[in-house]
Amino acid sequence: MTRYWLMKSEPTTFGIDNLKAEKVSPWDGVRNYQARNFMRDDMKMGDQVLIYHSACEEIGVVGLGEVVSKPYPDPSAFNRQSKYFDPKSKVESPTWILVDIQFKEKFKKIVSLSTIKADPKLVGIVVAQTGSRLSIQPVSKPHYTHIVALAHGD
DNA sequence: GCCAACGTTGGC
DNA sequence: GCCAACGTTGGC
Repeated sequence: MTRYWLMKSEPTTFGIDNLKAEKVSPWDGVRNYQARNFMRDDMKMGDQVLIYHSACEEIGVVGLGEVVSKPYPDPSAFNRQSKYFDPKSKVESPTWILVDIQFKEKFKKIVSLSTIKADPKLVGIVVAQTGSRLSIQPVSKPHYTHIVALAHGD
């Protein structure tokens, strides 16, 4: 069964344009257990992803991606040079797990957070809840479908 | 830059 | 295991 997700990124660090350029990218640097658990336990190849930009000028859903790998250890946790290096994560018992995300589409017009919050069809979506800092969130199929329709419509 | 919300750490 | 202190996220 295909599931639907929202994954946050900061365009100053790694945004939709970086993903488009790389085509497929390991979603590294996630250092939150709940977000990790979604990648490790719940994501399956073929799952569909809303790519979201935060901490920037235009906040909102900016495009689409797809899960294209099984979960595997986040290599950046073992890399002393990486800002995501975590000395507690051992190669033999990795703490941090990720999946590869493939670029699918960049929206011509973003679906902004304010649009999402104002849309009665999107009531209850996690990203619109105050204090929702989780960088990976499950999205219901109707919400996913509606956001894609908003991006492709008007 | 502010600050509310939230996760993590560490003393006890 | 509690909880205060601290750090981070992220919208505004």
